[in-house]
Amino acid sequence: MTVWDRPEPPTRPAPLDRERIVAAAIALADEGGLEAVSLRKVAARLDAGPMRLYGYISTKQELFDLMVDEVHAEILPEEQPGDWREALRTRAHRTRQAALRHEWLADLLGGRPTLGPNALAVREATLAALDGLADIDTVLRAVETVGAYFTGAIRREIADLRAERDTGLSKRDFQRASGPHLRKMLATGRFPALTKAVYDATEVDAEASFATGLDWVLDAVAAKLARPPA
Amino acid sequence: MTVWDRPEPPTRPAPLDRERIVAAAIALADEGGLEAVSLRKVAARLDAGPMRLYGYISTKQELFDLMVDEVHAEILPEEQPGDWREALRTRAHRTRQAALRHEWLADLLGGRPTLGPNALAVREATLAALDGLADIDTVLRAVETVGAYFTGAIRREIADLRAERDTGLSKRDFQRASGPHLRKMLATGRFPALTKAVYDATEVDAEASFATGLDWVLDAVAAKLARPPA
DNA sequence: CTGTATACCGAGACGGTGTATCGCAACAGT
DNA sequence: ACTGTTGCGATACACCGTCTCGGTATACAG
Repeated sequence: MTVWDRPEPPTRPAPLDRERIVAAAIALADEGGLEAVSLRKVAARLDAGPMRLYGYISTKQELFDLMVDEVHAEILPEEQPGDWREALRTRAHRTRQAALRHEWLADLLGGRPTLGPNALAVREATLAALDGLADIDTVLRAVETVGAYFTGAIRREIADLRAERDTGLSKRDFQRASGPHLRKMLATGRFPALTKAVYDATEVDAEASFATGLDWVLDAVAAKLARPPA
Repeated sequence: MTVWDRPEPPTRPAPLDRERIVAAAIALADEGGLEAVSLRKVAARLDAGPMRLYGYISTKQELFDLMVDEVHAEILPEEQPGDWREALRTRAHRTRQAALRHEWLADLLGGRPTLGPNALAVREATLAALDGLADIDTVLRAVETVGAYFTGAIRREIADLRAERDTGLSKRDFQRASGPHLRKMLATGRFPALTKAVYDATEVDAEASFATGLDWVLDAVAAKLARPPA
């Protein structure tokens, strides 16, 4: 067997880095949801074996952490906002938009403490915007309360959106009559208030109701910030 | 072969029902978290093969749905509360307590629309408590906003609690100095507001901060219910 | 330049997972 | 007593995250 018969050694696979790994994982998750992300498939996208990844992460959970932090780069506003209220509001809306772009984010939101650099930068920017408006404890409570609200609201919105998508019914249609299960339950008469709500409520789009709830919470925060506690 | 040699026919396995299946699954989840729940292990607890379960549920996700609904039975308050505020507050606290008893609930909260009988009963009771205080749309927004808050707050609380448990450090210790990663990040000087928050904040227990945030949100709701919109 | 030590890469294996299939055994009807 | 039907669950399949560990490519010593 002469040299001419022997092929050149295959070009060594491009060296990996976390950035490329995370990008591949996010692409997979955007296409098929979180459950479509497997270390094998991520590695395959990078022409590597699954074990190759373990040099960069030591657990699948860590990959998820990296993905979440990566998305926080999209959430961090490019310019410092005017007042604290605007800061909190845009953080909420940008998080929501990120979750609409990357639905899997909803599955991860609030699931683990976020300590990545981008997430920390987002927190820093938020805290900076509220700095000095009240004592530290009140400020923290404010940030956490708003955060709890939008985390929960986003999760529910995405959950509803998925339900709509895979029943093929709008939320309203589903509730009104088309969802056989709910229809049966309401027909029992055991849920009068719920029935009334289902039939009489106006259909409002998700963004509007997110914004409304957010404004309420921001009003509450404003009231507490205005009057620093004893 | 006489009767004496022949063994009695094996007692037919006890017939299953969803209640027993869900109870087994919840027991498993309480002990080892959601990831300890596998159809095989659930079935094993009931002396059955995994396929046996498919007569009662058709997907693992459905088992989770049943588990969540089962826990809602613990959440439903036994007696009708006095006023709407009390109703919303006790719903929030009872959900939180349920999540402390069943930590896996935090992983599922807000993940999918809850349409089970117990969850519907909880919603019914909540809506009934607010009935007539404002137009339906405002009432719904109120319920959803409070729900978003406590869902998000509970998830974060459980996430922090787990982090504390498996780092062995209290949240405060971790942040202050012991968490090597965070310490390094703060040392960069890129997070001044965050640093100040970490070092100057008073440590408050989780229940108190949950309750405080909840009260803020309830105040906001009160303001909107008082003055029905045009 | 050669021989050896070292580091690391990744194929394969392992013990699990959720679920589809389908042979067989237990029952119901005649 | 025989037959038709039903439903159970053993087996199978495809895939998962991660451990082990043999082999090879590299770095270094002589």
